[in-house]
Amino acid sequence: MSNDKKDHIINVAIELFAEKGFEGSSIRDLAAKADVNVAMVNYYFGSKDKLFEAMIEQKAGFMRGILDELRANNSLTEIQKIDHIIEKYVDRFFSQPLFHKVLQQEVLVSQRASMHEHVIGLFVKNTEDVVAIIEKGIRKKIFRKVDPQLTFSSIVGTINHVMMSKTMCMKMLNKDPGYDPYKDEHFKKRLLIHLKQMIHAHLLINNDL
Amino acid sequence: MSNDKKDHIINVAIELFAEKGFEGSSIRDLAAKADVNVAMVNYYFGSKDKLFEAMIEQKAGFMRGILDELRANNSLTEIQKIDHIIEKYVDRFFSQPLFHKVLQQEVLVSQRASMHEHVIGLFVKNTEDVVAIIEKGIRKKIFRKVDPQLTFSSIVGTINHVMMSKTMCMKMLNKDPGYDPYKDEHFKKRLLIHLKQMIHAHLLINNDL
DNA sequence: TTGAATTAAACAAACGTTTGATTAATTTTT
DNA sequence: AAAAATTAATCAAACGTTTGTTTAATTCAA
Repeated sequence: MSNDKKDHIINVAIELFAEKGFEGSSIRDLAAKADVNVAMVNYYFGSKDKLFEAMIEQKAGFMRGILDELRANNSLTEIQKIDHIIEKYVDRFFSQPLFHKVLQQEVLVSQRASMHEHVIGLFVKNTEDVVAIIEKGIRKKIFRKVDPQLTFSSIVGTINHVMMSKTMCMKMLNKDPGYDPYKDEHFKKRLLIHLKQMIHAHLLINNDL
Repeated sequence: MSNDKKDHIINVAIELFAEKGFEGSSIRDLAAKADVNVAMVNYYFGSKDKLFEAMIEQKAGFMRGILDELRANNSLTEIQKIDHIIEKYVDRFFSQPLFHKVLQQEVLVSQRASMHEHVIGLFVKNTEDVVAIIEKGIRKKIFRKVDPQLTFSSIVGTINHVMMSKTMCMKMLNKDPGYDPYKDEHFKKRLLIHLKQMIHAHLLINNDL
């Protein structure tokens, strides 16, 4: 079974779902855009729902490895770990902006219940790991007594918000049509600097700028 | 024409769209849930799309009045204005959590192009006002030289992220099923305190805690 | 009694999916 | 190595449902 073709269908599906949503995209649209026969989607994946599951399966869970490493790591300070997490999240969102729009949709709507729970489960797991790091920083009196869960919400929420809509992002930054913020290294760096500055100011007791 | 019934349909539609998305909800589902005949939606609103437009029309734009007031106001300091904005945003999201899920979907998906642009337009306008306040604070050397646009993204992004999914929110906070975070005054206060603390630490040069 | 409100029934179009036939590639047998 | 058998990939066409919407008849209220 040709994995190239399966991957191709998944990648085209990400583009389509990101733009029109899962329910808003028909298999016929997808087949046309991917230049395959309508029957091929069901032939390869079984159903539209299962295509979606295969897509999540393949692309999600990207942070697990990184967070597992960090938990085992004793040489990095807590703030270094947080910085590292911020960098990896921004990297990931900028390298897969459309997939993350699809993920956001899935968290937002609870139409396909089991997928919804699955995606949320992944996310909650990540939250627990990051919260643990922040709590350790607080115990060590390196961090202020912040709200660990909501601090992580601010990190992810900021990135999410910026990645929600290219149009919104462009207009917010007063850019011309045609400009793609997600392909702009300067903008990526700008987001990174903002997040680090804000989170440092928020977390660190001795924050020498 | 009975506005009560129109309002009733809109309110039921918000519940339905928030859960299943616009494309994922059928007029028959909506009619059943609202206990009206299928034809009534088209009778009152003309079409499913126009029902959606009426919904946005009625419920969105809630921040305009508040931001207009703040722009004319010379007695409040910039940080007081930012605090006020944070309070109003949190208030609004907690009083209309389902509608804001629908709004987020609309920003995320660009299926109904003109509505999409309209909603984004409202949001960009708000951004400009808040950015102007932050920039003034920077000029006055009360605020640090932060990134005004992304600072606002962090405020809205944090709230958005917490309001995205009740399930996620519950699990993140280790609450039992049945707990509704959006009806919990304590959680609302907790979010408010986190946001103010973080934004103060981020913005203020002399931030005496 | 007139106009608005409500209804069940019907509409064409679009949907996800299945089918059965055909071709291409691979494996097995001779 | 050639022929036969098997499997995989692809296709156009059709399936039964569901979709948003409209119609025409009926009920209700002023």
